[in-house]
Amino acid sequence: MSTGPIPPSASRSLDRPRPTDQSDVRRHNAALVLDCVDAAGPLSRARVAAHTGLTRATVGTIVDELIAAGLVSEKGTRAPSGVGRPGTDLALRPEGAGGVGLEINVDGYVASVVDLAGTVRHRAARSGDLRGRTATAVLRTAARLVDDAVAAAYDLGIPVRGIGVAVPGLVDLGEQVLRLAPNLGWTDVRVVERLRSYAVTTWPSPMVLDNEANLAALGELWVGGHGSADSFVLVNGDVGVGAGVVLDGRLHRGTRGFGGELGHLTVAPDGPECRCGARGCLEQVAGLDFILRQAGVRDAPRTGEDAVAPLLARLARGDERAVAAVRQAGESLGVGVAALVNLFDVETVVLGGIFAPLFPWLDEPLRAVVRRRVLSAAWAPLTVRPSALGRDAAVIGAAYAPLRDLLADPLGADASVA
Amino acid sequence: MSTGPIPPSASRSLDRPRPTDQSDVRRHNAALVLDCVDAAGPLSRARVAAHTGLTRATVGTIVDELIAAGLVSEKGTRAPSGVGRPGTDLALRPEGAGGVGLEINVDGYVASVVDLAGTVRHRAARSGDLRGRTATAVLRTAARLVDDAVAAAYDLGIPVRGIGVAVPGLVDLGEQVLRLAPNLGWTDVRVVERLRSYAVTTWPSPMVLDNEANLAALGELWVGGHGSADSFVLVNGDVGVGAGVVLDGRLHRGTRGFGGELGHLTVAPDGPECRCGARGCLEQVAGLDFILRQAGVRDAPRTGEDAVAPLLARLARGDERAVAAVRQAGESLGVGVAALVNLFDVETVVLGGIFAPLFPWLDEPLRAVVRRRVLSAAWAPLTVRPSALGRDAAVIGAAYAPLRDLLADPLGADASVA
DNA sequence: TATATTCGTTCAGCGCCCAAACATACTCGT
DNA sequence: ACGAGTATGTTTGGGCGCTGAACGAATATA
Repeated sequence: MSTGPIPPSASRSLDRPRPTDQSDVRRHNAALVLDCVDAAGPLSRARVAAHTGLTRATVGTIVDELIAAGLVSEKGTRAPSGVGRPGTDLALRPEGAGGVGLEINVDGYVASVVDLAGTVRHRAARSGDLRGRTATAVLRTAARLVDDAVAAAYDLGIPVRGIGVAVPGLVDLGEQVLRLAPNLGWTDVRVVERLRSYAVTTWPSPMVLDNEANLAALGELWVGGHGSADSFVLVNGDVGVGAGVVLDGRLHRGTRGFGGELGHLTVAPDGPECRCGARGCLEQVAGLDFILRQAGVRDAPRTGEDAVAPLLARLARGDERAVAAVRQAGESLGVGVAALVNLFDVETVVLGGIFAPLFPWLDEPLRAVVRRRVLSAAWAPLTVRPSALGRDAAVIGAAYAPLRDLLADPLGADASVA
Repeated sequence: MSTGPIPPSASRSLDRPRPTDQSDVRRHNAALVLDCVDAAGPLSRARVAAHTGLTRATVGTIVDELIAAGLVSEKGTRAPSGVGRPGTDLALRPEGAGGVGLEINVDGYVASVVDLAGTVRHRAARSGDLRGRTATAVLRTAARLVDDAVAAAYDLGIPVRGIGVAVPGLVDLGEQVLRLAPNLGWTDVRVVERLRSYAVTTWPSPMVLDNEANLAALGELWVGGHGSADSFVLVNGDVGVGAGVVLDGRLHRGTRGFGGELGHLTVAPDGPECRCGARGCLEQVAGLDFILRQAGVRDAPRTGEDAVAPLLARLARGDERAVAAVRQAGESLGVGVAALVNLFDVETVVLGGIFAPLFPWLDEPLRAVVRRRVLSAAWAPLTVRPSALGRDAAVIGAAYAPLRDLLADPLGADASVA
């Protein structure tokens, strides 16, 4: 939930050490106040002061500015609940700011508008196999979706603070280039630049580009409602199996943006050969292909969430072969999760992608394996739960990314309209 | 090398968000200046200003205070190397502060004094099997070593800023209690409190207690001289195999202080049964016991670095059985390292403990396995190297821990003598 | 010797937080 | 009904730390 002394910027992290001055103090304390109002529900100024440790005077001036910026609103006098002058409650103003998210995937794209409270206010999707289509064709259509989303936000009266784009591949964060997207067959596509050039309406300035797994993990972190769990691993299942590692509220992308390749952990050395060259990779014995094959499901698309629909039907009616297949996948997954837990000691594992709907059948075998393999299982009970955001985690994370920057620096830019 | 905007305190990390005021600005900038002087060698005030982005005026006042605190010294006028008035060079004063470290292990204890530059200025060790001995007996003797170290620091004119204690077991950082040390047979020992009560001389106030693997990783990070690598994994070999994970200059202890249990990663499902209950754990096929057994070495102690001496002798003369044993361990280790790299995308792996002296024989088979199993191996070359600090990594990390706190807040406490 | 250049210091100015005092609004007791 | 008590929100003076510009100092160049 809360990070270090000064909340690090989500997208642009200048790791070069910078000098600090009073304006940073203001920035930090403004973020602190806003976070307090956001997290601890409606509160009076005095309670915010007590909660943050700031003076009432300081909170007063900061709140004034936050109200002027449209991020916080006074909810009128609270019903007097004791002696003394009752305070005026402050609350986050959800429509005070919003973000637009775009996810480009192999089986279609989605765009959405998310407000400051993390609520999805607009959503538009196009399905269809994108493999083999040129970047130009895809991005042109995607830009139309973003246009619509920006317009929808305008109609809702929500000022858009930025646009996040999630893509299935390796991303150069600094240059904002999609270096490699194997499933799309793209290399070195300047996604942000190209999208902008196809824009019809005027788009707000900050745009961020990131890998979809990363943004999905961030989405879970930011709006997934984990309560206090700021360390978790999001295990995403599809044809491949990936993981987004969040420790102490920080996503770990790895030194070069690789990482999270849970799928190629060795689980069964005598298992089938993997496309990576090794044997017994987790994704060979827990990925979508394996499950469908084992379960005897043949009449299904080979990717995406639609692929599990027929499987779910069989599971629901108790098809033994299907149940056994998923159980076996759950056990394999347990080996991977056990490794994660042994290495990171995370207390929460979130199952996303196709694993989310399969959770009821995966849960028990997975836990059993983890219990057997994790040294500290007795002391540190592991929470395993399905993704709260489901398939939309990445879009939501993308849309919310600019809002995180805003929350970290609420008074940095100009104010906004009502 | 450099972390986020405000360097987080190493030992006590108050994760509750705090308000910030001008004193934090000062703290941060003082740390920035000191870090600049430390890292970028002797520099004039003006160059420090240019390098940090602060004003010359600000740097001037901060440097005055750092000199008053004894942490920085003027090295006289530099040889004029161009037009304009030459600047007076500033340098870190190594004897401006020091830390005392104590490591308690199964096969003895070590105490040392480390100065601000990371140089070991005093070292005293006692060998001997500590298993089964009572905490009281051990801690009483250990306190004597610390007494000596404190006295030695005094004789050297180095003001001691704190004492770090490394123990082989599970530590409660907040309560400073050693919860469980299986190899020593201890439970719930208030190490810091007890040590203090046995002290003869006066010990400086901050004492920190941590797991030896964690402190070894921090030692490598702080004084191991990695250059710019602030993300790495320290793989420590002994009877067990542990890992210290450092990402972006931050050590990850895990939610509850477990974690880094690389030894119980599954490597060979059909392998021997492990004491943890599972089969094929890494430490069963790469740990000290396995290597010695496989190599046919019987006349050796069962733990510590002494245990590898006879093995090293055989390796040096090309004993085939020994070479094969280590090679096999290297391959198993490669599987574990590959998993680490896949999950974290670290670019550096440091081999410590018994793996450090065995590095020349482990390196090649380990790399081969990693190359085969890691997806991104082609793009992201992995650096594997032996620990720079060797067996003393944990003591050095322990001794340096208080100094990290000092570097993060150089003007927090009182000044010191010359 | 005069000028340009760089270094280090000094001095107002400003922004921010804090502490304390003040005005406000409501409850409680008589 | 009315004052005492309590909690909220605002105003004011003070301190601290950074900035920017100006100034003396030390050296190279013309």
